[in-house]
Amino acid sequence: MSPDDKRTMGLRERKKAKTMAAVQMHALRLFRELGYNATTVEQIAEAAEISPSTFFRYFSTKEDVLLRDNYDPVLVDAFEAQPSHLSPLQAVRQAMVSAIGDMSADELATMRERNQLIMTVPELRAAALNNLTQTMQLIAELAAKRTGREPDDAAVRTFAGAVIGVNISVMLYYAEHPDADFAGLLDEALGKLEAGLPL
Amino acid sequence: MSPDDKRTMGLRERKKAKTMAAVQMHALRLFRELGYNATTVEQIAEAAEISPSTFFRYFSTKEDVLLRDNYDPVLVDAFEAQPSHLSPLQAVRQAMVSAIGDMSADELATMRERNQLIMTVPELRAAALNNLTQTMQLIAELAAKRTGREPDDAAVRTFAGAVIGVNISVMLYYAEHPDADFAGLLDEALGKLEAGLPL
DNA sequence: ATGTCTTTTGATAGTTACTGTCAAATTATA
DNA sequence: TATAATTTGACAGTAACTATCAAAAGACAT
Repeated sequence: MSPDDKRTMGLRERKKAKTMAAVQMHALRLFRELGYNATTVEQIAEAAEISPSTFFRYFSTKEDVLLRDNYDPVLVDAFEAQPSHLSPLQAVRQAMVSAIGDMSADELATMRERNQLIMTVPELRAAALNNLTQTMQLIAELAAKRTGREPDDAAVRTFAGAVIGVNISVMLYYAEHPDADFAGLLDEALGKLEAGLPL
Repeated sequence: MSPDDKRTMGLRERKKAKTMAAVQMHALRLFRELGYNATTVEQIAEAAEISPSTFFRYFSTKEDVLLRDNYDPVLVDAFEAQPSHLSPLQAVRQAMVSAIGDMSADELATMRERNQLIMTVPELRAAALNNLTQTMQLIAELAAKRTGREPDDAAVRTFAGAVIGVNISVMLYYAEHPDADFAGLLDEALGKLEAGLPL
C-alpha cells in the first residue's frame, strides 16, 4: 500500500515523470534560444507534444517549469549526516558544500545555467527568492531540532535568515561570474558568517 | 535648470504626486476590503478616477502600487548619520532602528498593514523580496564606502546578504505577529548577528 | 487672453498567462 | 474483456499588461 515503490511504480507514474522531465528540458532549451519572456507556454507545450492545459497541470506557473527542483530533501539528508559535534552553522555549511560536491558535472552545468537565467530575469528571480523562504523555514527546523529549540525561537529564525541571505548574495554573484566555483564561493561566504562577518 | 525644486515644482508635478498617492490609497483600501487577488486594476483605476492605461503609466505592475516606497534613501541618510566609530553592522542596526523610530504612528500602522499583505500574498512577497536585492546592493555600497573596500568584495557582499536575510526573517515573523514591536524585533535580530549568531 | 508647443491622458485593440469545465482517451483493475 | 478511475485536450473565459494614437490639459511666449 505504500504509494511510491511498486517496483518501478506503475506505468502511469513513470509516464508522468518522463513527460515532466521532457517539458522541463524543452522549456530550458527554448528559454536559452528565445529568451524567457519571448517563449510562450504554448510553444513549450507544442515542443513537448502536450496541450497547454496539460502544461498547467504539471506546472502551476510558467516560472515553475524552471524553478521546480528537489534540493531541499538533499539538503536535509546532508545536514542530518553531519557529525553532531558541529555547530548548526558549521553543519549547514558542510551540508551545502558536500551536497554540491555530490552533483555530477551535468547537474552542475544545468544548475549554473538555471542560476544565470533565474537571477537575470526579474520574474524568475522573484519567484526563486520566494521559494527560498520555504528553504529558510526548513533550515530553521533543522537548526531547531539540532539545538533542542523551537523553530520560531528568535535565535533560530535569525540564524536561518542569515544563512539564506548569504546564499542569495552568493547566487547573485555567481550569476555574474559563472566561471567561479559555486561551492567554493558558498563555503567562503558561510565561513565569513561563521567568523562573525569580519570587515 | 534644476529639475526638482522650482518652488513647489509646478502644477503638473504636484498633480502627479497627488494622483499617485490617491491611487495607492484606494488600492490599499480595496486590497483590504476585497483581498489582493480579487481586486482588479480596473477597480483601482475606477476608484481613483483614472483610466487603466494611466494606472500602468504610474505603476509598472499591480504589485508596484503597493510595493513602491522610498525607504532606501531614508536608510542611506540614517546610515551615514551614524558615528564613524561604529562597525558597519552596528551602523546598519542603529540606522534601521532609528529610521523606524522616526516614523509617525500613521506611517507605522500603514507599514504593518502593508507588511502583512506583502508577506501573506505570494505574488507580493516574491516581488518584495526581489526589490530587497536592490537594498542589499545598497547596503553593500554603504558598507564598502565605510570600510574602504569595493562593493563586490566577498566580505562586503556576504555582510549585505546576511543583513538582508535577517531582515526577511523579521518581516516574516512580524507578519504573523503584528502586535510585536517591529523595531524591537529587528534590533534584537541584528544584535544576534552582531553577537555571532549564538545558538 | 491667445496661440503654440509639450506633456499627459484615455480609448481601443491585442497578447499571454492562467482557470474552469466537460467529454474523449488512456490506464488500472476485476 | 468489461468496468472504474485517472489523465488529457478542447473550449471558453478572465485579467494583467503592451502598443498606438488622437484628444485634453498644462506650460510658455507674445
